[in-house]
Amino acid sequence: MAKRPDLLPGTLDMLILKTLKRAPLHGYGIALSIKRLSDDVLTVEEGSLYPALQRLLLQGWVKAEWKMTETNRRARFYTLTAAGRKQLGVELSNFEQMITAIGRVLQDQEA
Amino acid sequence: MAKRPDLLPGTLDMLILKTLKRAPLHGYGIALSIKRLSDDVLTVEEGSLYPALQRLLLQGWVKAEWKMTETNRRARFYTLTAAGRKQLGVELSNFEQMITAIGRVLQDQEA
DNA sequence: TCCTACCCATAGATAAACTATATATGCATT
DNA sequence: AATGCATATATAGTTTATCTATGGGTAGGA
Repeated sequence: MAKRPDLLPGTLDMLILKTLKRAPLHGYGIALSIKRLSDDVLTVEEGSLYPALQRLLLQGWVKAEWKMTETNRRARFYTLTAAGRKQLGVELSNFEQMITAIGRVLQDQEA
Repeated sequence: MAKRPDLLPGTLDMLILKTLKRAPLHGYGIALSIKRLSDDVLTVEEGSLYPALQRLLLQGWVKAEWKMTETNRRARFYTLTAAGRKQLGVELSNFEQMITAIGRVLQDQEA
């Protein structure tokens, strides 16, 4: 029985960047935000999340600093950089193009 | 410079099954059909296509037979099975759910 | 004290897709 | 007759993303 995937592969970085565009946030908060906004359809596993954040840091698309949360906990807050904002734009546009293209294939009713 | 991906990962099987729903077709024709319908946005590389077709065969979602094309060439024609038709339905529904969920995350504009 | 929610992180496995390569043929052009 | 191109299949090997599983640790409430 093939399990439903937690995510559409290739979209995680975009979702994280988009979430951070709203406001700086820590990893756990990012995962929660995506889960809630998506009505529990998208689940970001820790094993996907933290490696993704490392990638984004390495690319310079986000920066991180340790802070205290409102609930008095240590957490690493990620902030979108200028490069990250630009990258988000690129990924959004690629994604929309892909979705449109897939839509054309799926809607074809010929013959 | 990160290359634009040829496909949205996780969607290839669905695209192939959908293409075969129209009519039985050989691998090369499937790739061409997807490329054309998508206006060249989606490109199915041989190294993705043939392994995917093997997977689909193994799952029993398609069956294959060697035939001659209209242009007098040997080619392996793939046909959607009943199980394949069902699987296509599952994949379409998962995909739409994912896209809707991603849309909700991307459209969120809160403060 | 114990439990739960909060929080970070990585190692290892799995799976999908990509690159590169090999083979082969029908047809049109030179 | 040779050459080139579009057609057609296939696999080995690499890369990358995601998932599973696990480890650590803390604040606050019951």
